[in-house]
Amino acid sequence: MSLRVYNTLTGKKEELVPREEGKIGMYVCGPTVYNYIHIGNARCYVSFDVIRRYLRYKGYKVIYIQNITDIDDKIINRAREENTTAEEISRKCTRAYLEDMESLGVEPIDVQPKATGHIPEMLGMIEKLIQKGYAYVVDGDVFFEVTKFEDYGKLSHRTLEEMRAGERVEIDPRKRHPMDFALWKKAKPCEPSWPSPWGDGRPGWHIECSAMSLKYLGMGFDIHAGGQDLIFPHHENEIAQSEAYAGAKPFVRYWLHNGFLSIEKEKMAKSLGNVILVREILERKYNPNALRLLFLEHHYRSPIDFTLDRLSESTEAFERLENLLGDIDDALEVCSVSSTSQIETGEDVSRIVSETRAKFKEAMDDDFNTAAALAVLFELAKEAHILLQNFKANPTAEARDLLIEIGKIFFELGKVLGLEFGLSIIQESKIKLPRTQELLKLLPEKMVSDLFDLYFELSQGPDTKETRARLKEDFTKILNTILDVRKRARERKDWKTADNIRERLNGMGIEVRDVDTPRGYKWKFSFQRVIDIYERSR
RNA sequence: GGCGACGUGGCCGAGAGGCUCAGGCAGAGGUCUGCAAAACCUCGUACGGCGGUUCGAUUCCGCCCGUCGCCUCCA
Repeated sequence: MSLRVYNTLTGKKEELVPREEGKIGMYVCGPTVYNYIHIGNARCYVSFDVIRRYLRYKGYKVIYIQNITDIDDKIINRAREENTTAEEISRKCTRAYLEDMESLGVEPIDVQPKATGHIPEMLGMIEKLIQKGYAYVVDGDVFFEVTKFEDYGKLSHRTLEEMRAGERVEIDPRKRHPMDFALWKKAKPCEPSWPSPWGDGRPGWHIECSAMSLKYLGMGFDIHAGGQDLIFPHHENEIAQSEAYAGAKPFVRYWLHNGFLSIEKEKMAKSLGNVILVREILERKYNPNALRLLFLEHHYRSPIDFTLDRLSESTEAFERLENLLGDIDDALEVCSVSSTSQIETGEDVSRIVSETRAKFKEAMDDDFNTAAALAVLFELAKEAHILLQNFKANPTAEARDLLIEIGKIFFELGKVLGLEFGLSIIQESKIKLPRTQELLKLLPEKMVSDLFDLYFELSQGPDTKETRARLKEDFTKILNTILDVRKRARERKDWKTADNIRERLNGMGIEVRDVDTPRGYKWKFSFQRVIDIYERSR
């Protein structure tokens, strides 16, 4: 089955044929590091992260590059506002950006070039463009002359005439054509600058991506991606300068652009004050997987209208998938299979697994239809729960193997989507085991102290002080202790105490399920509840 | 003004000329359970309007209405 992708350049879905068989070079426009990244950025980075993961899953050797724009007006302005240097701002923001990417489960980028590290390459390109007559120098600035490049407009599907129709910006009179764009900007006083043959200055925005993508991937590389807003002028200009420079085409084989994200039906903009940062989402205790799921429930080219309610819905949906894996684990631990049943590679195993995989691929091969791919997972989840019930009633080796296989394929396909399911023994030591520790760090202080209060109210033993010190280090232990108290209460049918404990834990965002497992009572930290509590306390 | 996208059941959202059905969230009833939770079962006669093509269109074409994006920095 061949992979088809929508190419902005042609406006059609096309079969993806790499420049070099089995290898894909991919360049995604990265952030200008002047602030924390917002969820619109995140949508873009997550979308292309999944595309990269899927390409690798398909067996392609992918080189994934994402630049960091660390010199720009916005950075300079920010530095001025904060009375610091542009370097300082970009360093801080770059670090924050990398942290956010990791939180979102975006795999590390293979090459992460910075604009300021590639000034010589850019100067080289600009010089050649001047030599070839595509660019001209005016008073320390260098402009690209769009009328010299006959394909100008081919990406955004507009002619120069059409573009002029919508002019609403004052035109620099030194430009030969209003659409000419800066390759090099003359330095203003007190701005970071680099020496050049045309005087001190700094690069224009578009040239960095051309210089860096050509350096690391070379002319005619496979995929160049970014937000839809970059189609014009950024990517259009990249094509112009790169193809003019190289005297060849195409610069890029496939152009991919993700749809925009709005907030409550409004464009996310600083002027509207509705920018939501990735950090804010994480600080508000939402599960990063839920945000990822929210993105993936939409096709990457479609717009998304973001609201916190939708994020909560995605949280529920994610937990639905995660519950299955936890339930499988528990069942595998609890139910012992009679040793007489033999292990068979039953037809069912291969059928369910291979059908799921095939449907998933079919969806993803169609321009990365993650929404349809997710439906495959949800369908499997339903089927698996039914099998699970049967297994509990009649634990055969065959059923066990099937459940293990289903668990594995969940991890396999979940990984392609970058979804990280919590705890499971199915993959043994390969996956991070309890996510619990991580989650605990996110618990608001007050909740933790509430938990302690509850604990101390329940336990009046003489060793309280000592216990306190010890337990503070291990939230899980306390919780298990509380759950143990509850368990004993339930055993003597003291429903009042049992229910009281459960309700109070619920009030802290801890959901308790009366399912016996070898590890004790089952409990789950519920993001949703925490959010509710958090909202109420504000 | 120019270019373009979109309009699917309470909400979100895939999708295809007719085939039984996307999927998720929410809601109702039921099964299980001390009660919950989780899970499962059942429940919605959806495709903006008007024409056209067709044996048949929500899916193709045209027009209209509506929403949004780009044309300026923006993922």
